[in-house]
Amino acid sequence: MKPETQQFMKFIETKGLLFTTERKSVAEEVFSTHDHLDAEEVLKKLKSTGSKASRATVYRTLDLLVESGLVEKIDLGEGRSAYEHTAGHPHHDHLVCTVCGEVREFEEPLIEQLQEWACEKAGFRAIGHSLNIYGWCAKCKLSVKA
Amino acid sequence: MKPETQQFMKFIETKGLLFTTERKSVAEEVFSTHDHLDAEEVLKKLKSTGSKASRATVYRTLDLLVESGLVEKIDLGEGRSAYEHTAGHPHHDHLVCTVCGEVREFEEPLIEQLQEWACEKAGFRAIGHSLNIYGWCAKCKLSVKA
DNA sequence: TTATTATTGAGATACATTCTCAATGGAGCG
DNA sequence: CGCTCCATTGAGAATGTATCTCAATAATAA
Ligand SMILES: [Mn+2]
Ligand SMILES: [Mn+2]
Ligand SMILES: [Zn+2]
Ligand SMILES: [Zn+2]
Repeated sequence: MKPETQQFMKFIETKGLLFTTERKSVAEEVFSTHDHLDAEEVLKKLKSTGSKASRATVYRTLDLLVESGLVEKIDLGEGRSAYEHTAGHPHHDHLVCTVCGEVREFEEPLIEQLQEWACEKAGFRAIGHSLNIYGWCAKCKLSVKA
Repeated sequence: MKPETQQFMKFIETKGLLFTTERKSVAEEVFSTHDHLDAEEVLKKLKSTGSKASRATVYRTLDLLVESGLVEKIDLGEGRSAYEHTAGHPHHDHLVCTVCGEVREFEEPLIEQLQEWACEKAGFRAIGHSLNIYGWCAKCKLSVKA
């Protein structure tokens, strides 16, 4: 069992909940990659590997994973949202290709700092934020030109 | 007729489309305020003022307004999106209060600049972006404490 | 006028997500 | 162990936003 799964188990038990096989399988699926997975993909992968977990349980467990702080839910625009685990994966924002759908990450610490200042100026207490840049990735830029 | 409505009429006609009363009434509703309106609000307002325009026409006309460049569609997270007109309203990003729903604007030119650099570094051609900061507005911060 | 084309509205459809509720099955107790 | 009790689950219904379909209507062109 991966250390992240261990941590999730601890979180679940500390909350007085049960660490069921369904919850475990959803967690392991999410922790198995650093890709940006949406709920439906998690469900499909689980089905293909024989784990049985319903759509409702997948959504419910993803919420728990987010609550545990081990997973972040990101909004990719147009109603799309995805999950990625945060272990060994510092905060970043996303470049979203509107042609091929690729999601690339970027870090810009100064942007984070400037956001904090903007909040201070407005007397706003930030809980989280979402920054997406939409456009053409390097690959699609070429193929559109060609 | 407001100058923005005039411009929209011009846009519509240049495209070879008809400037119908429905399209006019949707445009005037959007241009009547600088608030962040969602499609359903536009529809409701139109109904209350006696203008008849169906949901489908509201959505279709909002798309045209965005295409004209006179209106921007913004993504407020959780599937919410809103429209605001851009005339005399330079680009800005949003502080979204997760308690009362208030949407406050802020400008941070340096953030915009840093985004451009991030795109350059990644060979990414940006078309647009969305930056929302979620949290408690100044007012809700107080009432939560109290 | 008549033919052609654009626009509209009502409702159907799509889609992601949440909800409902009966069935399941651990956990704790005597 | 057997028996409650209650958390959990799954199937499908419901939700909310947005888009699509298509027949009726209105504008334009011939
Ligand atoms: Mn990421
Ligand atoms: Mn705004
Ligand atoms: Zn691409
Ligand atoms: Zn507030």
